[in-house]
Amino acid sequence: MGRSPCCEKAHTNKGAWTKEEDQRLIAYIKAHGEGCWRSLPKAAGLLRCGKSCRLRWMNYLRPDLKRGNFTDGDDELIIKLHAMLGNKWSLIAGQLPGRTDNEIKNYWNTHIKRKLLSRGIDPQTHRPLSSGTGSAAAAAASGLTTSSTAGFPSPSPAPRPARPAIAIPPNVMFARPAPSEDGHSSSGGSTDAPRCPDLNLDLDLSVGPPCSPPKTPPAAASTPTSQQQQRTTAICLCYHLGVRSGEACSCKTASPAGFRFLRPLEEGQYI
DNA sequence: AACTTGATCAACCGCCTGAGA
DNA sequence: GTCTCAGGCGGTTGATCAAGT
Repeated sequence: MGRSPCCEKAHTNKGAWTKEEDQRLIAYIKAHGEGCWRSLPKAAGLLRCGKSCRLRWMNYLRPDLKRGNFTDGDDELIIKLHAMLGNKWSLIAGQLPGRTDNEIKNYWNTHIKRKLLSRGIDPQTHRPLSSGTGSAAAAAASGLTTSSTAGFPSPSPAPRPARPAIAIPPNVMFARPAPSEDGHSSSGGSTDAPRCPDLNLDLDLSVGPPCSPPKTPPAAASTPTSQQQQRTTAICLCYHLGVRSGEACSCKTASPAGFRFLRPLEEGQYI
């Protein structure tokens, strides 16, 4: 049916923001707070799309933003979070105070991808690049990713599904979404089906009860046990899912990474 | 010094979801 | 139940800068 444009494009500026525009935006938000982005540009005297204002504020002007280099610890945290969440940059950014999704996304694409490749790890699957698949490594190194690491079939590409209700059945793993055929993981990776049942991420994530993680032999990597599945289920993301003191979450303490632990939902139970 | 190539990152675009009419 | 709107997200683009030749 088509949609009206978010703003009158004929009368909006595009491209880099000027200092004056920044000052106007900052002054307006300081005075009136965030929100109502659509009407903000006019109210603030900016010839910008509301979306553009929001993006500028969120990604660059917000006072709580942390600028500067990522630490090694940040790197590792991003990698772990990406392994669990896939390209859910906003969720990942939520674990890194002062960082924006855009910044993390860029950092991933420019630094971490290469870092993982240099370690022989596929940045999309977080699994070792098999030595025999030189083409896979080459494709990955060139920015492409492959969909078929050994024993890791990818689902056929599908249009981005509707965002699932946050139901977390006991065996659902918080694993990164499997790559699509073309290797471009998208937000569509957020499926409601259990993902990567055979994926041993070996993330050393702090996981809490009910599991005390047994050291699993490497051979177990592709043959998950129910214990492993239970363990993975224990990773709690409820904080990010907006359930900060929700009934579904019984966790009391946060892990160093900020995770809490989730009681598996009963069948049909939703957060 | 001039040019080319690659890396970085701010910003845009299209799509989706949830709320409200 | 349907439609519209606003906000939000992830993917992609393009301008800019640095390094290399």
